[in-house]
Amino acid sequence: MGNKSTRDHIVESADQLFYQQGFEHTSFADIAGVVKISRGNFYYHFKSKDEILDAVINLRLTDTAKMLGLWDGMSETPADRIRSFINILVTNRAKIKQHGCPVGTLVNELARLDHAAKSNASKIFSLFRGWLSKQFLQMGCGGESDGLAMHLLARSQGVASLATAFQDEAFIYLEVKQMNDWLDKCIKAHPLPEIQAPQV
Amino acid sequence: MGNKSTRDHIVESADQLFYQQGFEHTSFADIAGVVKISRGNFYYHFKSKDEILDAVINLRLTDTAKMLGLWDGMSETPADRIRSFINILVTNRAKIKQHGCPVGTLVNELARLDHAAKSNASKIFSLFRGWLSKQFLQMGCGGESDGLAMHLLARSQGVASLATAFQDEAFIYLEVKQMNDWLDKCIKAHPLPEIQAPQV
DNA sequence: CTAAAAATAGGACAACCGTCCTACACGACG
DNA sequence: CGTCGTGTAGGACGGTTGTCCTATTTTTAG
Repeated sequence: MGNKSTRDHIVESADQLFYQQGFEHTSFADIAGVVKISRGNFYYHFKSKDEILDAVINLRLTDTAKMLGLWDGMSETPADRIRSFINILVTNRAKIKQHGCPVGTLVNELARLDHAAKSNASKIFSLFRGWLSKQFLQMGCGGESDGLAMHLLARSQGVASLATAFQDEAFIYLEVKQMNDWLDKCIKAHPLPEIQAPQV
Repeated sequence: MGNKSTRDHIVESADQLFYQQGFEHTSFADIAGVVKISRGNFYYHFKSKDEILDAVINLRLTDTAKMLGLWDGMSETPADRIRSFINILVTNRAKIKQHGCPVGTLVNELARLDHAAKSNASKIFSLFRGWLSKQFLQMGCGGESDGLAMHLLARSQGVASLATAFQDEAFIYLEVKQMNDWLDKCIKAHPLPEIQAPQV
């Protein structure tokens, strides 16, 4: 019951290693060392390394969807939900400083290798994009919503990238504050007519 | 005279390949195939792959410094010089869409591999950072200059990252326009007292 | 308890990696 | 002509990679 299957162990360990070391730089021996499994036994669970990658991507997809669902239930206003997104930069600042954004690094690595799973990996980005877009739409941003979602996604990626390059956590705090300020401006620019207080 | 040395050929080819395929994914055989040189002969010019990496980083450092110097001589106002920086996103949009930002991808790959040259590579970022900071300072942004430089650098990185992930050149144009608008606001927020037109 | 099935261990394999070594080509200079 | 230094070619080397195969153990089902 509480026992995770070996397969799940493999996928979770590969997930972490792919994040910390990259997909290509992670070998079967590395994963086997963590899971404490024989190298040969791998091919009982997965036919190839790419199959493990697919499983990892699917895990991240479901985990992400789960997290977004959680945020949906946690906050009342769409703006607060967007703030949940912005704040993962602060929450994961230590790991981001070391290894960058889990999503961005994987997608960009696969794009560079021209790997078959690259489009699959970018679906994780699409998940965030669609979710953010939905929140902006609920805020009343209309046709600009998708653009705003992409904008916020891009800024997050940029912050993660530079925090890694310069080994700078303080920069994350600085930019997160700016993003929150930017969001405040968005709110003021789009007063929600349907939620306005009823006129006496 | 016009003849490039074999060593230069190697460095330039490695530079391109490192950009297109990544450092780790580029083998000696790959470089040898482009330069049309024997694999063994490599070690007459470089003692190790890391030495080639150092040479590539140094090449990029000097090339970048050269470009920044060119921009210094090209534009009259610091704001125009910053616009030169912003516009490389548009100029290189096709390559960025395919392989991402040459600087960011290398720095992040080396950071992830925990490679010895990672700090060396991030000097390229520092070059841009210092140069941008100088421009903002000349614009009268004072103590905020470095923060503004980092902010612009981060946004560029984010745009490049998402343009690659989503294979979207149009997004580059969109964000470049926003960055230029943002710069306009910076100009208005910091009227240069010392360059104001002389009062009759 | 026994037989089938699921899971694991360990190693063989061909290919590739970065590294290194030795032999050869070639022009310069005496 | 011969010698020397520079540059090149080609292959050997030990190690690692992803993949695959075959025994052996462990678990399950009748």
